Amino acid sequence: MSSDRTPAGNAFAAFAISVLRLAGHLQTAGDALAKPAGQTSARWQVLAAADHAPMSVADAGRALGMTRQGVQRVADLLERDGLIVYAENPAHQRAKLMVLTDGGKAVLAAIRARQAVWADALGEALGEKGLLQATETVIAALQAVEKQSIPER
Amino acid sequence: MSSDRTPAGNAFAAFAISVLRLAGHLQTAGDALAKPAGQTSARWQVLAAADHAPMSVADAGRALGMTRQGVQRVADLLERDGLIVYAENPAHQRAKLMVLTDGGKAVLAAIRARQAVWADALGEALGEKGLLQATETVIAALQAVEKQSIPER
DNA sequence: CTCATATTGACAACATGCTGTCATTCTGCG
DNA sequence: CGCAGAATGACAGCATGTTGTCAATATGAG
Repeated sequence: MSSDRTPAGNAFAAFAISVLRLAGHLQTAGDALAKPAGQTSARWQVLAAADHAPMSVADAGRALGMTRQGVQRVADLLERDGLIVYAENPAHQRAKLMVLTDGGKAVLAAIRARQAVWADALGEALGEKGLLQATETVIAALQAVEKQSIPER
Repeated sequence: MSSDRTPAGNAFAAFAISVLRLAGHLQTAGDALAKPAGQTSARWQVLAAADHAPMSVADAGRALGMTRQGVQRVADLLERDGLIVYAENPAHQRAKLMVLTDGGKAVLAAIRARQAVWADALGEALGEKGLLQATETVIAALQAVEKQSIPER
């Protein structure tokens, strides 16, 4: 059944499945954290990127590991809702900079406050030490998966 | 910046971010594993569920943590491509059972063979022990996140 | 048995993110 | 300086998965 895999292979497969399931729950939790502010995980991410420093849509895409087209769609919605404005970019005529409005800053602060309460509670429940160790393995897996190219056939 | 969070809260936040990023890469890798067989992660999951035991679309949705509507769309595509058939369900007139065809079984076996090679290589690179430990933390986080309801406001 | 309730599949609308393509704008090499 | 190539935003199309709704079918309490 689960075989013709090595023990280490089985361990990785189980790890991968649990990571995928946890990611689903984290996504749901993120949406729940953003919802009272009328936002979603995707909008929160773009807001946070633009708050960190004014940047173009393509910049944010690279920072978030998304395509610029995906960020563009979300950013246009954020602009429509008055949370960001597209500011002129002295370095590039077409690539306007996303800048948070006061409303956008307030929304982001509200989400961050809720996120802090949530993360603190879960951090306490799970324990800092185990989380740090697990994070190391997750990051190692990230790098290994990136490096491990999958053969065409 | 990253504060008004406790150290454990920061550890959880960093863990969550790395898990979400890894999940993205795992999703991409899963698609790459399924692609030579002309499939995607989503179809692979449904195929595997139906292979485990013939089940209705709603059953598969529960097993996979998805809505039955989402599974339905994928299952209809699998049927169109001849990988599954809807068999009569003696226990329920409307809820037909998904059953793999010979072609579906062959496709699933091909994907699983590729997945085994991939998982073995990553398991070896990362080490069985660390993976087992990290999996424990991930599962603990899964349960904790499920339990930790997010307040409405 | 009967009827309120739950389950199931079908259909529609939407959110998110991807790839592909195009025209416009920058950038850098010669 | 001038032009090839890269970067960017705009637009279209697709895949995945969600919520909401409806009618048909099971199920269970009385």
